[in-house]
Amino acid sequence: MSDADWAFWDSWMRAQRRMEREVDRALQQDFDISKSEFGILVTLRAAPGGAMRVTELAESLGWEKGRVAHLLTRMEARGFLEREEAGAAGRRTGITLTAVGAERVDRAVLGHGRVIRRLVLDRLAPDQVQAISAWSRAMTGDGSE
Amino acid sequence: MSDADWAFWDSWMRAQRRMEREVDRALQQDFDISKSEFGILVTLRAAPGGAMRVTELAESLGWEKGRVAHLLTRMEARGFLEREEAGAAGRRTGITLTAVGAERVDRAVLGHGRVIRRLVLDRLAPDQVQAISAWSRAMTGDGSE
DNA sequence: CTCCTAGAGTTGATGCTGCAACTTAAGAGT
DNA sequence: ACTCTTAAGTTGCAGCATCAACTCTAGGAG
Repeated sequence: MSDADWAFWDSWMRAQRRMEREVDRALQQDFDISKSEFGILVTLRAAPGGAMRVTELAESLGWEKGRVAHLLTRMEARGFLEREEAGAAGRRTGITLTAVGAERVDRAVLGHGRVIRRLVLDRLAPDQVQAISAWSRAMTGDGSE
Repeated sequence: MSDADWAFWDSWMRAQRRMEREVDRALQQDFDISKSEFGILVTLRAAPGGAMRVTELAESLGWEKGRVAHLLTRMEARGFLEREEAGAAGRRTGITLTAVGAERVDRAVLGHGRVIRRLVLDRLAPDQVQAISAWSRAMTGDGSE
């Protein structure tokens, strides 16, 4: 790691952090949900049958199930979704959006898209999009795991 | 936001998250410090007089002072640094690294640099470095604030 | 049928982050 | 000297992420 490498890394991390912070804050202010909650809502919204299991959600998002469970608890308390008991006690089979959750995500997708476009996409040149896109694919593709 | 835009954004965020997660975990396992602690330590290490104030630290890192204060509390408890009382009670003037803190950061800079190189830099093509570098500068330069 | 293992889901602990409120010190103005 | 304002620093709260431990179910081996 040369000094230039460190400077590059530092600059990148700062930019990333700043971008996430701004996008998060906008999502919070405009729709009163966090980026994680947004992810859950969007994934559930796109679910074929309208219901998903915790593990499916976690795998689809690439998150840990513990994290998903915690989020579901908070979101259920806020009335965005329901965990349906199936079979015996303690065994939940399906997570479904409530009308409130569905309405919220539908609005958020539109509004938040505009924010992302304004804060991020509009500031990216086409070749930058290309480069970042290629890197993203390489990174998520099989990243040394 | 077209579908392609959303796919780009989603892919980017996933890649970013994954990268940070891996880098963080490595830093935690190898040196038992978080990325934030690393930032504090490096900044303090580079301080001219060897001492900095909370606000200087916060501005230098681009963080909020509350965050810095919380981190300092934990790091002081772990013996990495000291907050020196100056003047009357409750008024702290200088934050200085302890020998333990200095030793830790010196080792971490080297070892962590290798991790970053391996996990990130080695996977970046030159044009990707260029694009990200340009974006980072644009983003941190004056990003709509 | 019984046991036992594997997986799903939850929960608790701990540390991190953002925000807001609070305390105290320093300085300006009169 | 006294007050008022401002800045520095701390603290508490709530949400978020990670990890590990735990419960319960289901399904198979014997």
